[in-house]
Amino acid sequence: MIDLRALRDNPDVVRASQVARGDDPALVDAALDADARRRASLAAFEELRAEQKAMGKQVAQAQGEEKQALLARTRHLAEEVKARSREAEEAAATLDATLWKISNVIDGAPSGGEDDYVVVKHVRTPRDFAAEGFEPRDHLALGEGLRAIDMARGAKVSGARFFFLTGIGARLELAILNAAMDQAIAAGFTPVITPTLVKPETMRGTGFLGAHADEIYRLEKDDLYLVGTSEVALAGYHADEIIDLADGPARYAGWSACYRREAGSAGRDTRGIIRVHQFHKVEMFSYCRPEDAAAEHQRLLGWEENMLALVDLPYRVIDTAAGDLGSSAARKFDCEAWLPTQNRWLELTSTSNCTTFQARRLGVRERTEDGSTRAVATLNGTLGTTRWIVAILENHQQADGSVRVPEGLRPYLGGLEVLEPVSG
RNA sequence: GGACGGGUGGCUGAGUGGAUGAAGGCGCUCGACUGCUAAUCGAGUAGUCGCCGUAACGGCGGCUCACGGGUUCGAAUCCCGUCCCGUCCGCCA
Repeated sequence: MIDLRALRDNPDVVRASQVARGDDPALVDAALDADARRRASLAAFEELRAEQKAMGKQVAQAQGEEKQALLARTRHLAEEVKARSREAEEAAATLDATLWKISNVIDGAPSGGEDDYVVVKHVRTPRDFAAEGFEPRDHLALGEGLRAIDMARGAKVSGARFFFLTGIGARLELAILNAAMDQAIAAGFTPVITPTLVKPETMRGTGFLGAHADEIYRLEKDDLYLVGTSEVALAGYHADEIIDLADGPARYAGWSACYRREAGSAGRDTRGIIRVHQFHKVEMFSYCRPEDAAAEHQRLLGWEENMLALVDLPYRVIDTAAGDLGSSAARKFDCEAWLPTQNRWLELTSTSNCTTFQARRLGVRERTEDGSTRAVATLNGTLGTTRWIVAILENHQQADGSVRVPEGLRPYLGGLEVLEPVSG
């Protein structure tokens, strides 16, 4: 949720942000209008309510006929107070509903849609397989050769976009996630294994129930949602709390399964494990002071890049355009690894600065020097996912279908240097 | 799933219809005292919304005693529903 006071003071900034995202700028005026009506009705109610309370005290002291006379008057007043209270509540609800529809104000993100990202940099050069003299296999061909990925049985048991990781595939996923966890711990993050089912208010608070609500699995019978990332649970972790950030950001590394319906992506990435309904992820999550958020964002990006260095992948960093940010993010950087068999870049990490947007929705605040409270900033970023297997297999494959294990990952695979195909 | 008991401020814990946003204690902050610390004494110590106002500090009012509804002139207190916690029983791993 955006800051109502900021909206009052600088409505043009919010309008411009909405336009840059391709969202509706008229929501700003609807909110301002609702705010004015709310304040007017609130003042009317408060005045009457104060009068009612004052008379209540007189009633308590009065005796006999005097008391009866007072009671006759207060009875009427009570009805009036109730009516005004309803009006004020309705006006507040209207304002609230409008405010919740407005996306976070962008902060530095390029204008435009999905294709209007800005490439920040490239790191490491993709291999030239033609020069090496062989046609690269895609991750599924490699994964099947290694007996690491089993799509057919995934479909048999659970349906399309489900899979089994077996043998070295299972070990490889654990290696990635454990390496990510170790790096996070070394950087001072508190490791957390989170719930993957959350209540509606938690899901709503993180901003995932807006335009992309179709992406989320819902258990109707229990009124719970399956999270698409542990960000959801970690954002809710400190909901309705006043936290202490005097010693720096509160940083958590969440390990969880992630569930996505992929409702709008029929036909996209149907081969292999690039786009699936369930995977695992280690996610960084940081609560920090609003003025530190931009710097913290760069730090999260830095830790993501450290992980990509650990697995020795060529990648680029993009500054995502406004229209492709989630509703909560003010700015987002993605790291995309090269996918040689498709001649394209594949998102492996994504780090968002949600500024105070999520925290305001979830009621996460800090105490300031002068004793008041204010919303904190929240940020998140990926440290490792199941999808990384795709990039690792394809980029480190060898002509015979074996795969070189990047050195950084070897300690997590018992020193294994090469993954060998299984014959038969 | 059934039966009880309970949810009050940062914590603990009183309050069972009338000036109680809430006693007492703990903790914390400030001050006094003491070579220092401790102890002691004094003062202060929830959040939020609105109105007024300042250079700054502020003043007034509304709301909040798990959440939602109801009764009443008036609810932390009575009634109903929901959620959560505890104990016991049952059931299933």
